[in-house]
Amino acid sequence: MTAVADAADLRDRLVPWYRRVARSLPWRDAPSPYHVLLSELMLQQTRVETVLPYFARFTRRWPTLEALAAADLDDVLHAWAGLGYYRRARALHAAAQAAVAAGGLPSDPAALQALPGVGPYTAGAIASIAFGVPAPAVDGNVERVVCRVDGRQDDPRKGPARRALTARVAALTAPGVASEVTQGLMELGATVCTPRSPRCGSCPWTDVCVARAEGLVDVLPRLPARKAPVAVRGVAGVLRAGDTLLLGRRPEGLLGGLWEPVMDEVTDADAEGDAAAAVVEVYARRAGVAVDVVRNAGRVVHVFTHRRLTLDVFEVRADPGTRVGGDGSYDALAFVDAHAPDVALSKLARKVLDAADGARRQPPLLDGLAHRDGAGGDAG
DNA sequence: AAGTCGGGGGT
DNA sequence: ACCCCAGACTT
Repeated sequence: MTAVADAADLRDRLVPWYRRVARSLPWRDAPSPYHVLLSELMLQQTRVETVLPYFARFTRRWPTLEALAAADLDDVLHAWAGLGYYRRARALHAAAQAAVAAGGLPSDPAALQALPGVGPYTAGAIASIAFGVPAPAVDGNVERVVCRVDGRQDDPRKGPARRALTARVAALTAPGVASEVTQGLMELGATVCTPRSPRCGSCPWTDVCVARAEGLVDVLPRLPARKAPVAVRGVAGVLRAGDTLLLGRRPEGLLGGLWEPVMDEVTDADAEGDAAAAVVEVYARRAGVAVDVVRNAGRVVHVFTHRRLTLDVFEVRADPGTRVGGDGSYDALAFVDAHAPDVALSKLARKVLDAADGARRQPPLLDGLAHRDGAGGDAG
């Protein structure tokens, strides 16, 4: 067996390495508690490259914690649209309001974790990065880096292993260099000790790494296999009235607070039978509108973490002046500008609208067929 | 402990 | 295809 490295040794290798190679990132170059809170919420389960344009947009529009706290939640959701995990946007807004009410962001990890959207990792990250408090911050990168350097073969997400991992990181995180240790661990995981094809030749820990010595780099950390997303079918209808478009706002939950063309999940039998009839039913139920199907606009496939949704998309029409209502399963229904909808749209909604636009730009060769055929073979 | 909650990039 | 990302929250 190979000996586990000393914490002080690891720290003394990590901090100078981090200072040398740290990427220039906006929340590093202009650090402030607000910037750290904003970046950390955005970075949850999200890559740095994805966050960059959103971080720039937010800081330009809401330069301070106070400005964000005073913003309308709808505007925050709109600015967040496309980033995913939309509960984070609500949490960010609520956390900003709570922090402003308390006179500013706290530096204590326990107080930070009391804020909405701030869990064990984010509390440690903000405390150490924004305030220099030596609190451990264990994210997916840190979990992988530490499992490898220590040669840990247990599941690092289960209770006892999790606590040991956190204690190990706490021993690494020392006063005076807390920010560099936290960011250095994550930088190491993001740029060198990557899930696949790690660059061990560029690692400051390579000659004290247990996984390296024992040939376990490729199998650590040992995480349980994740379940494949479940296949689900659905139908969507794009209803245009002049230069406007009918959209519904989803309630809290999946894509909560975002707007979309009227759609719903349907049974496999309905999807494979008469999808056009299904979309008529969905409109009657969810929007209270009697529609006719104009054309089949093909299929859209959208993959969520635990669901793979295949939507049959239709262009539909209704009598002018039709009033909307429905069963209340949408928070709101509204006609918006068809060319520049000024509301928060999910990526799924954009795909559906793009499919309808694409189908509309090329008039069907067999115009009457879409009506009789329903979900028939002319998709796509 | 297990399920929910987006979207995208790397391999 | 599959993995997994600067995770939190609910049940």
